[in-house]
Amino acid sequence: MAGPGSEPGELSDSELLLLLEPGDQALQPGDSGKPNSSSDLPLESLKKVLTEDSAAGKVKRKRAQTPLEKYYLKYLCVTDLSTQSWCEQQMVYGRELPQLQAPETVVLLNTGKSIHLARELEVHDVVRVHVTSREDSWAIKILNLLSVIPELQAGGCVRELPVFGVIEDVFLMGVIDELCYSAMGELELRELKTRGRPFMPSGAQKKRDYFQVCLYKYIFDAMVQGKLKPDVITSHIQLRPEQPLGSQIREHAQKVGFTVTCFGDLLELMYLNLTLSDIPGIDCLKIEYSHQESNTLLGTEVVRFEEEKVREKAQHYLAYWKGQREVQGVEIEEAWKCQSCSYSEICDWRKKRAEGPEQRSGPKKSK
DNA sequence: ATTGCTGAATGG
Repeated sequence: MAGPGSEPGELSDSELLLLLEPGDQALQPGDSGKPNSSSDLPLESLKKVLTEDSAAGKVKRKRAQTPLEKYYLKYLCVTDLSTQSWCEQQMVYGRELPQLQAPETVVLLNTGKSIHLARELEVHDVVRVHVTSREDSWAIKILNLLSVIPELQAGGCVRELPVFGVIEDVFLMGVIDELCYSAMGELELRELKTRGRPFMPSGAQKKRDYFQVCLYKYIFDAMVQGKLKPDVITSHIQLRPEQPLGSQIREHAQKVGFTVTCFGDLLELMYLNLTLSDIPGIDCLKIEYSHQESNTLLGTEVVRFEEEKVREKAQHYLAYWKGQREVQGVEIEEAWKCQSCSYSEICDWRKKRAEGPEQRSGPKKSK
């Protein structure tokens, strides 16, 4: 079928067909209704379209996109980083193909979710507030943060407390499960983890959970130390301080005791309240593991906070997001994790592993 | 960006 004119360095016609095949639904039998326009096209013109497209693509991306850019992310969640410590490759697949998650995992996660919601409702109501801008939705997070300050000062217990901060120039956001003053007067963070089976988790899971709560402390402490200046938020998230807040937001703020008109007002209030209310840093990190079905406590872990190690780990995980290194899957010793992974069948990391190390250490092919 | 971009956490 092919014409003769394939020059060296160009795609041969058979290669071209291979390239076209996967996406070319029109070639499939059964799609018979309309005339098959693409296969009627002369190959030369197809080739032209293809090469022009790829040329345009090359002109467009001068520099490879970082994952942050690729997913249009202005910030990351604390749990993005902690899931990364379980398996970075899985975390990436989870973002790209969330629908591929196994149904039994979804059930497990949803059960955990509803247990957490029930606990949150024990300490406060949840109200719906209409938002009119991106600034409005961030205003809600900040109001939720602001409203817990007096409760904490009164020695109360707060749940689902939002925290924000910057590590390695990346904006992070998270939600602390529970913050309380202990009997000894220490500020204690408690993270509840519910489990499907009635025993304590493996080391790998503990490691992930430890990292999660350490990140919360890192961010929270920086916040009460006044490191979260208003412009840190507006510049990273690209929000306008002069943006007027919607009426429902202003009403809600009034109820919590703050009079505000624009987003910047709220940022100033947040900064002042955090720094002037002399809330201490978190003294103690605890994780409680409980069994979902029987609701029994399986055990409590006290986590040691080592700032330098937390920073190093965060730096490593953030390097992926900033495009400083390629995505990584689990090391061979942790390949058991793949047994419970919804993406093991399609996993590129596993394929690479299966090819064997000698193949990967060969000369690099040009991209 | 052509245009626009996010409840976080949920568990093995």
